[in-house]
Order: sequence, then structure tokens, then C-alpha cells
Amino acid sequence: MLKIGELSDRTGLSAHTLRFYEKRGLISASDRSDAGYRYYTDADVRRVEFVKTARNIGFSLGDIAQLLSVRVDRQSHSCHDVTEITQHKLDEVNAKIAELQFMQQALQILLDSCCGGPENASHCSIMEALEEGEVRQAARSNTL
Amino acid sequence: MLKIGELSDRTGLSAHTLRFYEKRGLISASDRSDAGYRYYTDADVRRVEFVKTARNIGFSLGDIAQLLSVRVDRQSHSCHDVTEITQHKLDEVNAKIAELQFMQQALQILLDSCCGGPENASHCSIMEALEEGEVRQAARSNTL
DNA sequence: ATTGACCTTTGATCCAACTCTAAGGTTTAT
DNA sequence: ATAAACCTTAGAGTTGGATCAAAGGTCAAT
Repeated sequence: MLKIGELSDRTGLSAHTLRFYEKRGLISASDRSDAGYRYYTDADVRRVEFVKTARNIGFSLGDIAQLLSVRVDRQSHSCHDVTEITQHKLDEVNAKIAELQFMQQALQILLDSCCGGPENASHCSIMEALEEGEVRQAARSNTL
Repeated sequence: MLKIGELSDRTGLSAHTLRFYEKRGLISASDRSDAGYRYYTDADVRRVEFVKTARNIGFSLGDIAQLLSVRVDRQSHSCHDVTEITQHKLDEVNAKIAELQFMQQALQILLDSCCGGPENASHCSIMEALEEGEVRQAARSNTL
């Protein structure tokens, strides 16, 4: 049985973060000492690693909660359930990429248009473009 | 002279947002009535439009504050100053895109590996991949 | 028995960019 | 003169994912 600091060492997540994940319902300690110390089993370690892997891929903690509910009872869930979560995340990611690519293009156009030199900005084409509002519609929400 | 609601109508930014931008030092009213009502000129409208354009491109409010300080005295700033701000933003955007593309790849690989059908998830390859931690390192910080 | 490292909790803080609330004052048209 | 529509302020709340602080309890080794 591991204490939270040991679990932290083993997983690379801080004890703070582990407690935070517990509050969010993602993980929990299999046992507690009389004094309230959390004690974790190997199964808990695997669960934390699962969370880490999912998080690294970009799943939100909410998504991960869903994936974990599949994980604890795979029989009751279908592959379709799992692909749905995954597809939804992919859609989000694709939307965000598209937004950023618009921004990228707009910024690149601005940069290409300007000399970037030490001369004063009285006739800077970037400033002029911003002034004219002539910059291609780039991003919409900027929040994923 | 426009009141804040009229400026809001004209620019599409809410009165809340306009006041918020004022607090952030981005804009201000040219005049105030005795009762404290903000009154805006055409120059103010142009300034707000400048902010909107820059924001649409993806500049942060902090970036925009810098761009505005160039705007009010172009003589004292160089094209280099402006490209530096722009390049920095582009670097950020590119980094974020790279991160998201890793996520995109990982998610696509997961999706490709799974049937997505109505069968139960006992042998779901997405779940197995998450379990094994075998998913390609995808994203790092996830915060731009 | 005491030090030092560990653990507990609740609740605050951070980031960005809003968004809204409460409680009240002003303007304008009828 | 009164109602509707507008305006003011300070300050709180939102989202996501942590991260930290305060104040204290516990445990292992010396």
C-alpha cells in the first residue's frame, strides 16, 4: 500500500493533483488509515496511469470521467460509446486547429507585408492593416 | 458623441466588454457627462475597431495594449517593434497547432483501431490502448 | 522524546477574457 | 410626472486544471 507521496513519486502527479482528481471523482484511495492517510493499491496506480494517458492525449477531466466509467464495467458499454467520446474530442481538436490555422495565416500575411526594420512605424503595413480592419477574418471564439 | 450603448451597437462589443477593456487600459471615453456617462468620438470608434481587428487575429489583450501604444505614436516605434509582437504571437500559435496536431494524430489512431460498433467494450482497442499507456505522447502543456 | 518528513482538510489563488449582479442614478418621451 | 430605457460602480462569478497556503495531525528514526 502506497501513501499519497509514494503514489505521487510513482506517477509523476503531485499529491495536490491527486487529491484534486479525487475531488473530481477520477480516482480514490482504496483505503484510509485511522488518521485519514490515503493508501493506494496497484490497481489504483493503474487507474492513475490510465488517467495520465488519457490526459496526455488531450481528454478533459470530464471526458476522462466518462472513459473511467466505461473502464470499470466494460461489459455494460459498447465500442460505440468509446468512439463517440473519442470522436467528439477529435472534432473539438480539429475545430481548434482550424481556428489557429486562420490565425496563423493572418499573422503570416502581416509579417510578410512588413519590412520589420528599424525605420519608424509611421507607414508600417501591419499597423495599417490593423487600422483598416483589412485583415482576413481569422478566429472566432478562441475558446475551445 | 456616442453613449456606451450606441458604441456597443456600432462595434458589436457589449457595454460590459467596453467597460472591461477600459479597465484594462485598452480604450477610454473621450468625455464624460456630469452624471458620469461615457461619451465616445469617432476616433474612439476607430480605436475600438482596431482592438476588435487585433483580437480577431488572436492577439491577447496584453498584445493589443502594446500594439495600441505603437498606434498612438508610430514615430517612436519601429517596424521591428511591430513584427516582434506579431512574430511572437505566430510562434505561440504554431506551438499550439503542433500540440493539437499530436493530439489529433493520437485520437485518429485510436479511432482507426476501434470498430465503434454496438458490441460491448470488453475488448475495445481504444480502452486497451489507454490501459497500456501505449498511445503516442501527444500533448504536453495544453495551455498556450 | 524530539526532529523532520510526511500527511490531513478547507478554501484561496491563478490564468484569460469576459459576463453578470446588485443597487442605484439619469434621460427621454409621453 | 412617470415609465422605460439607459447609465453608473464595485465586485463576484465563469471555465479548466491545477497549485498553494494555513493550521494542524502523524509517523519513523534517532
